[in-house]
Amino acid sequence: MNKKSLSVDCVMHNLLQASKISKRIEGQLSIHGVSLTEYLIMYHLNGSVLKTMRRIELAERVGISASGVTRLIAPMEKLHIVEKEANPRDARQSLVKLSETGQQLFNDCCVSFEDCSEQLMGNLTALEVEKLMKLSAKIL
Amino acid sequence: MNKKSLSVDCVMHNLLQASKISKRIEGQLSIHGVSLTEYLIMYHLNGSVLKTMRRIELAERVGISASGVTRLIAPMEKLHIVEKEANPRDARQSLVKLSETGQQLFNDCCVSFEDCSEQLMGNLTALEVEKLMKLSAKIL
DNA sequence: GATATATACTTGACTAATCAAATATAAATC
DNA sequence: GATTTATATTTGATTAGTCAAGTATATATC
Repeated sequence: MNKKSLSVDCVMHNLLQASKISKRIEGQLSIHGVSLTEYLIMYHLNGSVLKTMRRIELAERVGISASGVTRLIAPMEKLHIVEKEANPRDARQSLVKLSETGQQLFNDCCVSFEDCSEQLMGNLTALEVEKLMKLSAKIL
Repeated sequence: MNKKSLSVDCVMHNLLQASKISKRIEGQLSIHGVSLTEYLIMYHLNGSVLKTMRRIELAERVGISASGVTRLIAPMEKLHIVEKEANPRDARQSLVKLSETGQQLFNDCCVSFEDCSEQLMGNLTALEVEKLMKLSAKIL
């Protein structure tokens, strides 16, 4: 098979696989009443130094638009999962911080997410998972 | 790094990568006024023996719900890209057939899709693409 | 220091999808 | 052959996101 049709196959495969993975993960997270994108927000906040990030950076990390972040964060703020913070250096920014409540919720969800991820990768060795990521990272 | 956090990384990476890939492909397809899901419908119809498929099977292949297919097909039918066909053996079914117009549209889009896919895989050798697919296929 | 341009974010209008319920038909069971 | 159960599809209500335009502030340029 030539490179072109191989590439098409790979793209097709990748897209369908990702949709399957999200559905599986969403199923697990729904137990905690959390959507996948909400989890991703918490995941990235949790991974940042001060549990705080700018909305634009969140958007980029999660792979949605800036307005998507605005709409996603609003209900999370009402539930006190995240808090709004101002940046004294730049009044345009509206920083998002993972609250104590949010931290606890994330810790709970995290277990489900990790278990589910490990299940998904159950047929691969650690070495194969590494290889998979390395190859996938080469996609432009 | 242990298997669990490696698996999490891999899942995260996979999801973000897929969202990037879809956005790139959607950009190319939009030139033809076709969405990614519409393309996927045409792709699977084109690949089937009689250019004809059941809606449920289309849904499964494309990775959306049955009602998603209904809503997606409706406007495509108005534009005469696909045609509705009955199955004399089973009156419940409503088969979807790629029309002559649809075939031409698909051929046009196909070029863009193939070029874009090849670009995306530009940093990988054919062997690496194969390896990537093989590993990815092992995800449950 | 005024003006132009760029950046961060929000909002209104819209779209593509979902789920649950409804409808129609087929297949299995008694 | 009547009744139950399963399958294929559509529809109404809802949701999560998009884009384009608007607002506010910061940065660069003249």
